[in-house]
Amino acid sequence: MSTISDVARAAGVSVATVSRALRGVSTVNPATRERVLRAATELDYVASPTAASLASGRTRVIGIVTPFLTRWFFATAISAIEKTLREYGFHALLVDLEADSALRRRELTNQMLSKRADGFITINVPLREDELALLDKLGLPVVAIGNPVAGYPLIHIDDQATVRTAVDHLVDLGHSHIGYVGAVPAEAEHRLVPWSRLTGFRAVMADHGLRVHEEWVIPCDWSAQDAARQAAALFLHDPAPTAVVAGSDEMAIGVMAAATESGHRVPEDLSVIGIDDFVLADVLRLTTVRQDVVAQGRAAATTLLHQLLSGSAEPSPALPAGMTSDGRLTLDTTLVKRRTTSRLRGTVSSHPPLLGTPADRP
Amino acid sequence: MSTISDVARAAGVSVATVSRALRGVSTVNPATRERVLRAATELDYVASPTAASLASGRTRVIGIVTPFLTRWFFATAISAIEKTLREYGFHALLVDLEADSALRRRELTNQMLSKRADGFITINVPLREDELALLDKLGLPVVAIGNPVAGYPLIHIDDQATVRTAVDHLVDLGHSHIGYVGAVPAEAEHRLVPWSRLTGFRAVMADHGLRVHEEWVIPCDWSAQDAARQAAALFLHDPAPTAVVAGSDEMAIGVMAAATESGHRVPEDLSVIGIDDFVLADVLRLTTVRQDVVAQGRAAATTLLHQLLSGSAEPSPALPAGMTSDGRLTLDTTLVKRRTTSRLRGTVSSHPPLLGTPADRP
DNA sequence: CTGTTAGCGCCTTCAG
DNA sequence: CTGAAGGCGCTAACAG
Repeated sequence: MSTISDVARAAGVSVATVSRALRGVSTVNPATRERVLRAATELDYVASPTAASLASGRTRVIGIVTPFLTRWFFATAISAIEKTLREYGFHALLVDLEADSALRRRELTNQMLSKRADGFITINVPLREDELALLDKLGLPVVAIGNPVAGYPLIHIDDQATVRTAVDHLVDLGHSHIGYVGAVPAEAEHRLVPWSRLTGFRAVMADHGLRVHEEWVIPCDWSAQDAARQAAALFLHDPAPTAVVAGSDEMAIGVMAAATESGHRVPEDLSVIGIDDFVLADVLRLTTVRQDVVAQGRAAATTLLHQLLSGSAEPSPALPAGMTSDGRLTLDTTLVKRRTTSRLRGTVSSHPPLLGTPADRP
Repeated sequence: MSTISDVARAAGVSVATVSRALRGVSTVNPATRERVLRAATELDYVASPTAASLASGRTRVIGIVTPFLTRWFFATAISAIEKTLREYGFHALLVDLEADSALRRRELTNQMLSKRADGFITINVPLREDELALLDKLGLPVVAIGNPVAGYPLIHIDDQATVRTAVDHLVDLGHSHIGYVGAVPAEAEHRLVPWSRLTGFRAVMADHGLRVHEEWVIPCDWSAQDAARQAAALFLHDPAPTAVVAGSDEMAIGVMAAATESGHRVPEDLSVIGIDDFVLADVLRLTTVRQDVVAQGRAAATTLLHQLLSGSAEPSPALPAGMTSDGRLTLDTTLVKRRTTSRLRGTVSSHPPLLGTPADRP
């Protein structure tokens, strides 16, 4: 592994010049720059990031703080962030909070954040007071996705409007007995996304003059499995809902499973609509309200990079279009009609439903 | 941000002693160690990883080389690796190869690997000669998951045996017209996992004295969407298969979608079995051959850490149980019977099939 | 435009 | 068991 002085010697210049030439900062004579570049490639030289960091005080690393690594929303956002960061020569450091189904998670510590990154992106993580204080004390730029972090830019969708789109669609189809899966307890109010989808559901139902049957509001940890388990309760009541909004596509799949399990057809007996348009929604023919998670990840990364790089010699990305002056970017969501919703008591559709066959009863 | 000398001053010792006390290496007087620890916590001191790396030559970072960040297998493995690394105070650096559906990917460069990590874990990535040479030149430990990397330890499942389990199950149910989804072209032989599942399928069929209809062997980029698209061809032939093995659960879902789309019921008209037991398999009632990806990720991480830490003062993990002396660990896979497979021409099952309702035809 | 020279904060011999 | 001191490889003034 060659060092900067090897290159300097080979090119017949000083290490400072090598450093400047390789980073493209300040002005270096084109001829000498050329010589340096040639020497560097010949020696297969790569500057030590660790030494560069120590000397410059910048790591070119961004910490991604996330409760989950595998769930669709989080994995998709992380992937988009990582790709964007790399376009600017930055790297992603995973700070995995290891949440177990959104109830408990590891806490943010000075240990895990200190001196490791130039900034942080949080993905849907509500911070406690002391964690927020820690972040503030670090004095580094932060951008939040989904759940807001007080005092920092936020990239998100309008959860209430998203739920409204879902409910409106069901109402348009003639439904009035509408359930909701993905409820969280009142003390989880700090988990803003689940909370505002739930309260949004209630508000929209009220706007339509529709009654919310509390037995149709189903708590769930937001996994498909738990949704399948919990949604079974939906069919124990009389009247049962004719349609349900799920807080996420994964839960919507769980609801479809529960419906089938208890002998109900989707959408003939029960319309189901999700939120996300996750990777399998198309194949599973799930009607959903689409959000663009890749755009959210990209916007978060460019926002952070803008703060970090603007004013420096390097090219810095522009702030994402549509961001307000106080650093808020709310992305639109759109209804995607597929086959899990249908007109109330509608005739059997000409398309076969993908999920949900009634139990064969004697 | 306090430095090591702040702590040294506060504790009334030298920086060397602070360094030793905090890392727990060599012998430090319990009393002075106590004083150092106290001073460190009071000052909220965290050693600069970048300075420590520069001085020690070790980064405590492991690069995870992966073609995908969001697909189930990869995300699950990454999550498991990351958790294991952190138990030993190591961090994960994502090296995303950004494959576009397994056809093309970014190449490994000296730039992205050099001086950034103490070792690498590759997840299902076949290396070209020059990339392998680069890795060798780096002289760092490497562990491969899935696709082997010549000369390094390998954690994997027996793909041929796994496919055999799937085919055996279908044969047990009376099927002989069996298709396969997930074929790759002969020139993709280096992509060992898809390739050996495909050749395994052929071999096992031959063992059963069963003919493989080439029209039932469906190529696919291993995404659910493409599987749905390609598998439609399955139903254009006469005879059509009565059962199909999919190379992964995601593709199995695609096959189910295609079946439904063309008016076939699963499992009444077509049995479908996948490989993986991915997160939604249970809820979707998919019969599959399960592999434990978390165990694979964990095994890869402990293998690497063992190499890195054994011989040092730090505690090092044992090599995973079952690893051969030449560094090969083959994990078992198991059949998980659910509802997408059934006896050929069997009576309608008492359980409702979850996916797959026949087209309502006039 | 280029070279010289301090550090960046820590680890690691080497003495004591 | 502890302290002193020399780097690790690079960046960033500061001269020239």
